[in-house]
Order: sequence, then C-alpha cells, then structure tokens
Amino acid sequence: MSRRRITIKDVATRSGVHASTVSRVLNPETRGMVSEALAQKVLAIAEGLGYRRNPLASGLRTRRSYMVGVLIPDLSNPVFPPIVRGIERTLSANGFIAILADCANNEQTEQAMVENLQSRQIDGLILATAHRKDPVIEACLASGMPLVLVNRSVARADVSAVVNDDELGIRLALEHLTGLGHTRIGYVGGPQSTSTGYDRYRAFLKVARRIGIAVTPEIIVNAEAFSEPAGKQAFLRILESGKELSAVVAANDLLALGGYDALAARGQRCPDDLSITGFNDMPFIDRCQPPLTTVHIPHDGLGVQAALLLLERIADPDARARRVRLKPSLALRGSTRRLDATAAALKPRPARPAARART
Amino acid sequence: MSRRRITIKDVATRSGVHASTVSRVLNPETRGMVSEALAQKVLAIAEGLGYRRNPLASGLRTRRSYMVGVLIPDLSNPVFPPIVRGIERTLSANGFIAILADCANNEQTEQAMVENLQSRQIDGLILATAHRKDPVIEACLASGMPLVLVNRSVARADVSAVVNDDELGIRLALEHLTGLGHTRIGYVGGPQSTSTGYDRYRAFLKVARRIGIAVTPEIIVNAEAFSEPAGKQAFLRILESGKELSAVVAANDLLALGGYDALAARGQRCPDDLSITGFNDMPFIDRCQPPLTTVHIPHDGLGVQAALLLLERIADPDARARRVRLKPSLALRGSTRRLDATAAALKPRPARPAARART
DNA sequence: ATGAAAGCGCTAACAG
DNA sequence: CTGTTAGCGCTTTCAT
Repeated sequence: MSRRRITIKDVATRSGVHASTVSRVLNPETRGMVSEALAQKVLAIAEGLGYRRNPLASGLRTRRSYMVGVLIPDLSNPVFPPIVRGIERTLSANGFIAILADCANNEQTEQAMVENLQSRQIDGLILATAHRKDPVIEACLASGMPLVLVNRSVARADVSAVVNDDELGIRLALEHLTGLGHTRIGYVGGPQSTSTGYDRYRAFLKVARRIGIAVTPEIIVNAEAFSEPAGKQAFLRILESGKELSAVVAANDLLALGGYDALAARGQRCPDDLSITGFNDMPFIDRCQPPLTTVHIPHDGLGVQAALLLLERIADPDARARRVRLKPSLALRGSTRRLDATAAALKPRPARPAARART
Repeated sequence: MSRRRITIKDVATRSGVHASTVSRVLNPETRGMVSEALAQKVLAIAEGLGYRRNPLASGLRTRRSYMVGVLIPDLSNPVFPPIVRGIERTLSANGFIAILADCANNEQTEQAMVENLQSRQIDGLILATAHRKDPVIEACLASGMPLVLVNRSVARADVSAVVNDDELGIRLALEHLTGLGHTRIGYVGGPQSTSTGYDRYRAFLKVARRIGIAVTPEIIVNAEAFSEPAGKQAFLRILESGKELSAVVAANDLLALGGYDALAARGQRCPDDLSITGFNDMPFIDRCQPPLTTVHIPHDGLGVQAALLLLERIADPDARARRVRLKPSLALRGSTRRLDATAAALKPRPARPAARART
C-alpha cells in the first residue's frame, strides 16, 4: 500500500523548477531568496502533493536533528511526569521532539543511554538524573553538547540548570511551623548523594539556625532513600531519639508518608502528636489522611523552563550557562496544627495530659 | 571543542580497507561476508577510535530509523507513566528509542503529532489515546505504518492492541462484593466516548445480569469524565436516585475518590454506609482514606506487551494483527466491607441501627 | 572476500 | 533570483 513518500524532487519536477529551489522555498530561512510568485506556486504544489520534509535527510546535511534527549531517573516517581510533560509540550511547540529515556536510577544505563542518544545526533540533552556526582555531565560538556539539568543542581557553574528554590521551600515550611508555635522541629532528609537531598539538608541547617531553632544532631536524620519505608525508619529514629519534637520537616512527600506509618506504629497520630510537612506536593497527596501540608514545586514550570533554556543554547551554543531558580509555595493542608500549651510535648508513650490528670 | 565525529570512512582509512567493508563488518547481518580476521581487526580499530554509527545516515539509506512514536493523551494521568515506562524499557532493550508525544487529549493535536512523527520516519507507532472513534487509526493503517494500540480497544479487528481484560476486572469487583453479601450494587462508569469507559460499562451490564443483579437504569450512572468532580456528581445522582444501594462499582479510581467526596457531602462514610470499588489501582491510591479496594491493572505489562507487539510487526509488517488481553487482579483494601443484616440498607439520613435502638 | 560507484533526501556552495 | 554540483554518512548493488 504505502506509496513512496513525496520527495522534494517530486515537487521540483511538478513545479518545473530545480530541487534546490524547492528546498529554498520550503525553508523559512531561505524563502527570501526566491521570488514571491514562484514561492507561492511551489508551496501550493508541495501542499497539493502532500509533501512532508524528511528531517533525517535534512539533518544529515545540516547536522541538526531537531531531536532532544530527555533522560529521567525513574518515570514512576510522580515528580517526573509533570516535568516531562512541560518539556515535551515546549519542545513540540518549537518544532523539536523529545526522545524519552528512563535509566531506572542506574548509572551504567545512564551512561549507555547518553551515548546512544548522542550517536543519534540529538541537538541537546535534558538531564533529570539526581546524583550529585555524575561523570555523564563532564562527558556531555566535553563533547560540546548543549545540556540542561532539571530538578537537580551541580557544583560547577558552567552548566545550565533549572531548579526549585529549595532554601525558600524549607523556609516556607519552617516559618509555617514556627508560626503555629512550634519550636522543637526535627528534620527528616533524603540521601545526601542526591542533589535535592543535599540541597534541602543544607537549607534546613541554614534556615533553622537563622530562625533560632536549636540544631543538634539528634533532630536530624537523613533517610537512605526517598521512599516510604526509608522515611518510616528515619522517623522512628528521630521519634526515639529522646528529643521531644512537636514537628518534623520532611524533605519529600514519600518520607512524610513514612512518617505517618511511623506514628501509626507507635500508636500516635498526625497532626495531634506530631506536625509533619512534606516536599514536592505530588499528585493526590492531598487525598491521604491527613492531607499533607507540603511545599509545592512547580514541576510543569521546571520542565518548560528547562526546555526553553535548552532551545536557547541550541540556537546559540556559545551562550553562557544560565541557572533558573523557580519559587515554590506552601500547600496548607491538614498535617500541621497549632501547638497549644496543653498538648505541648510529644511524649514517647501515650501519656496525655488528660490521662495524667486522672492519677 | 567538539571534534568531528568519527565516521565509517575514518575507520576505513585507518584499517586500510574500503568504507563498504567497514560497513559490512559493523552490520551484524553482513558480518559473514567479511573474513573473520579482517573483521576482528576493523572492529578493534573502530572500537579504538570510538566509532559510533550514525543512525540518521544509515536510516536514510535503509528506511529504518529505529525510532518509535509513543502518543499519550495525558502523561499527568497516573495510569500512563507506568505504561510509558514499560514501553520505553522494552524498546530501548531492542535498540529502539521512544519519541514521546503528549496530545493533551486534543484530537487536533493528536492528528498533527502523528503526521509529524510520520514525517520523521518512525518505524512504528504506539497509540494510547482513548477515544473509540479515531480517524488517526485509519490514517495510520492506510499508510502502512506498523501500529499498536495500548490500553484501548477498537472495533476493527485488523489492528493490534494490548488491553486489560476489563470484563474480568468488573467480574472480580462484582464477585468480591457479592461475596461480602451485597446484592444492591450500582455502577458509576466513565464517558462512553472512551474505549475503557465503554468496555467497562458493557462488562458491568453483562456480568451483573449473569450474576443475577437487578440492572435498572437508576443504578447506573456514567460520569462525564474520568475525574473526581465528575465522579462526585455521578455518585450524588446514584445516591439520590432512591435506590438503596449498599455498594457501587466505579470504573476508575478517580471516580471512586469522587464517591468519597459525595459521601462526605452527605455526611456518610465509606465503607460504613457504602462499599466502593475502583479500577486501575493507581499509585498511592492505597494511601487514601479509606484505602481503596480496586481492580489492579498491570500497566507496566501493558507497555511491555505493546512494545513487543510493535517490534514484531516492524520485523514482519505483513504479520496478522494480534490482540493481547492482560489479566487484572483485585487489590483488597478498606473501601469495601461485609454487609451484615442490621446495617443492610443505606438510609438517606444517618439513622443508624444503634441510634434507633436507643429510642 | 573486497573495492568501486551510486544514491537515500536534502542543503549549501558556487555559478550564472 | 535560479540552476548546477557536491556531499552529509551510510548501505548496497555490481564488479572483480
């Protein structure tokens, strides 16, 4: 069935002009070189024939593929779909396509995928992988490939990146809690090998000190992973540390959910016994019990900005690297509550003031 | 910086052979034409030079791009990320890449994206868009493009598709409920313009009749969309229909969540006043309150199978269309409960048996 | 078994 | 303004 595709040559013979003239007409940049009348005629014929340019062929010549690689550590992590969506929409609107690659959090795979993408002549690469040390970045930079990082920072300043303002996020969470009267506030962080884990941890230290919260080693526990089980373990440690905390800032929504589990395991409840804030505002986290108060990250915006930054760099590869920091906001929900004098302390055992009164 | 990429010609001059020989060596299919010794030598040199084949160039010649289009209606719908992930992993493992396109549920956009993908010489297309009537399918078929549908069925039998066994899913839900003693069971469905909405509705009619549930128009409401608000509206209608139902099967988890909202608005609770089952088992739905009993769909498996089916068709375009139907399972959680004689009827007003006993 | 030559579809020098 | 020519990197006849 599938008849041979219409080529530029077909249009040329039908129009009675040379192929290169057709090429000039079809390319917006060179359209001006051709007389308006002829251009219109050729355009009409191309349209009539249903001509579609073959980007592979033109790319072979121009070394432009109008393809961008998008490397994600794990699409099943709910923060990434909206980022990818923002990226894809923006690229698509600018005539580019997104090649999706999911490296399943595996550095080996990541390396291989980047090489594969490079060999496919992608015009640029968006990296959303999370590790702070990442040889792939050096390799990309060395090869001159336009590169933008999203949702992760990196030490060196010569690479473009779009990140959430994690310090602001932590500050929003902390100020919310102090505004509710909390003073003994702990922190459950993420793995320090990840950029978000590290950044938020640093931010907590900085903001907590500035606000005047006593920062001692016991009130801070960094979880092994950004997951519910790891969060539960971390919360259990912090709850059993002996420090009587009334609130905990978690570096991630999943960790916060782990906090719910930890409380449940101890026969305690959120927010009655402990206020908890999350980070990310992942989809449907407002439907859990209690609805999680969390730092909302504009994920779609991260994706859009990353795509725009990359397009900019593709257009001008010599442009300086830029960093964009997007502002998060606080999603106020039910996992935090005002600390009143009577329910002040979090007792290790459910020895509520009311119970004590009976003795 | 970016030194010119190594081409097949570079390898040729270094090896002292002709480019075509290198090509033969590098291509597994034609490797046999070259003497083993020479092949080894060329391979070593190519390796040493860091040669990477340029798929654009070879594709131009062979009309194979090793690229597959993946068209999604909306990546922010939580059912799709796992499907996409399964697709991507499988394609990638077979030397293909996935071009992701999100048409935002817009048919216009869908049409344009498919054309764009086709012009980019994709070897095949995976469609996850949901509408039952879809001119894009005809167009693809007509053009001879290998095509696989995922998570959606279509009337005509000559198109490959991977779907969940919705009838089994509905049966699992219904049998679970009847097993708990429910007999007055309603159904909140999805939009009939979508394939899943339609299929599950038909399945409910069929299975309910077979099981012996009285199917009257009042106990069935199809929502306007697969969303929480639409679900809430539909549940309100069914609850106010006058039929005293003790359980409702929802065609989708979001609709079920809307059911929670509807109950809450009426001062009732799930599962005490109404048992509800969902469909999809989307991520974190087990964390809502109450945890939703729902039909679990193997989304990742859908993606994997779709990719495999497409690869098969790409390898042999004349192969017959195949349909794969994957089996769902029931995720038993807290939104359904045994119907005991005392709490049998769902009263419009909270006139609980216990309360009545006191009078 | 290997080399030579042609060409996939398109663009970019270079002429005229 | 438009046609001619060459070539992007690779594969594939066709010779030898």
